[in-house]
Amino acid sequence: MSTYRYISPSAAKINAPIACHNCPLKHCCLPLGLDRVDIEEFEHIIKQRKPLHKNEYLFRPVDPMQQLYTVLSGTLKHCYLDMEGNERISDFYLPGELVGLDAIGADYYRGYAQALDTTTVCSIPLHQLEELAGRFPHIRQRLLNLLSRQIHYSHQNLNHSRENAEQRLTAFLLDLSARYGKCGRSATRFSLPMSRGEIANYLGLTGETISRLLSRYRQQGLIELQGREIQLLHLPAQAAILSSNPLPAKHCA
Amino acid sequence: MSTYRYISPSAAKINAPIACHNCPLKHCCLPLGLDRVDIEEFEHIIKQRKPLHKNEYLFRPVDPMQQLYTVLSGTLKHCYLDMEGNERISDFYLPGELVGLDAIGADYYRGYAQALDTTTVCSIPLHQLEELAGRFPHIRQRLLNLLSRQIHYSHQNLNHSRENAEQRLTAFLLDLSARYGKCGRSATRFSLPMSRGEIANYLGLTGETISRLLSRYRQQGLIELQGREIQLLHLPAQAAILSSNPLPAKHCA
DNA sequence: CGAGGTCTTGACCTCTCTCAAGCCGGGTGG
DNA sequence: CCACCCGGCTTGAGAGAGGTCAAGACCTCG
Repeated sequence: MSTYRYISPSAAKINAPIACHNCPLKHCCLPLGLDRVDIEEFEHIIKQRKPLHKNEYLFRPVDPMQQLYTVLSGTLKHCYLDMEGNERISDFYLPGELVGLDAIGADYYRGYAQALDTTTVCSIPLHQLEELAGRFPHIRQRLLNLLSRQIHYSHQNLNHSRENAEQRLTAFLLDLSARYGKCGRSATRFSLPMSRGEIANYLGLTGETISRLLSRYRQQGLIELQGREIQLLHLPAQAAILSSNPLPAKHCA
Repeated sequence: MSTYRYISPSAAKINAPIACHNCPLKHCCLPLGLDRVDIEEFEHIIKQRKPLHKNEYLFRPVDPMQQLYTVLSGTLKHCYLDMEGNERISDFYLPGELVGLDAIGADYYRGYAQALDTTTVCSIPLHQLEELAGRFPHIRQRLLNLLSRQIHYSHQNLNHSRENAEQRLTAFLLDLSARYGKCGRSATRFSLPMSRGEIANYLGLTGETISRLLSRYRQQGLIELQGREIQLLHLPAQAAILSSNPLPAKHCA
């Protein structure tokens, strides 16, 4: 599945230190922007976990919050349960992305993280990370920046509730595209790791609407689509959708 | 206006250190949970700014990002501009709340913050705060926790796009109520510092819808309303609205 | 090959937006 | 002190985007 599995599961030394400085994801993961000395500190505390199979949980709300995770290969979805017990997907995590940032300082995780396909993660003990952040200014800054970026990212996505279905889906596809590009994969051709229903759940729409929109995009020649394999054929046209059909600006000074 | 102005504007020693340990907001502001020693460190770096008048900007995207701010009295709105130049309100800030967390590590602020009424803030130089976070583990933890909580808060509000208008508005009112309660004011009776249009903008609805819903709530006896003065008469009933009318859970495993 | 889940497509309905008209309240100027 | 004005608020009627329900195609896996 994942063409970018860093260490094949069978060969993985589970729980053995990983050489971040050798990792293909070092330019889009926690160590981004840090120098060799700082990265070596990470290598002392980070451990690789054995691969999760599809649908397995990385953590649930009953698990004590003691680790952050980064995705090494595969994909995770992160969900909360709403008051009726419905799943509400709050995030998808691709390789190089940090999981658990919303639960720092909490006793337990605030939601659950589930593998969408075979997924490997590295675990980062939070206490040790905080301790590193105390001793190494660059690590401290990197951590604060990551958290801050995540807030900004959430703010951007908060816009969802103001966009129509077409804009939400397009923004989603372009976001995925950019993130795949960032971790070294094709930004125009990839396999959607999640179902239509999961995309819909994440975007606050229904699976039917996602289906209809994707069909229309295909008819318009914007994308090619075969099941979950998607190819973005005309990114500029997609980007233009984001600024069309604006909601009125009446109530905006 | 604000019955909780800590230092009256005329008497304020602008740019003089403020005694956090004497501040009425110390239990809901940055120093929450810290001991006297740590709080004293804050007092060395925090400065009070002169009050902003209604509609004045605290910062804009052209301003170098060098400070965080906490609201001492009054209210701010924080906005981004979308691709058409429309205002998109991402947050309202009440007394004791930290502004600027989404721009840590960025060169400039990512949006603008504007006073909704006469508003006083304390400024916190980011570099000095990061330095404190290095030396004092409790301050470091407090800062990380604050950022993490903000991510979680944004995630919760991401639900907006999945809720109907009634649920969004109710959640908004209950959230405001809780936040007013937290900073020592009445949780059931307060003055909305923002217009209907601004509430709508924040929630991804229209001013008309807000108006209609508030009118209906009043007719149902859930609230009392006089202009922007609102009284929540039956919190449990309001809370029940949040779990009614659920969107279907079909696509949720 | 069959079962179960996912995806697609159609028809209908509901919620919220849109557009419009009128109201209210605060501020300004005569 | 009153008349006027302006922005914000309220309320109504109609339209449209997306949800709902349903049927059938497709795909995967045992």
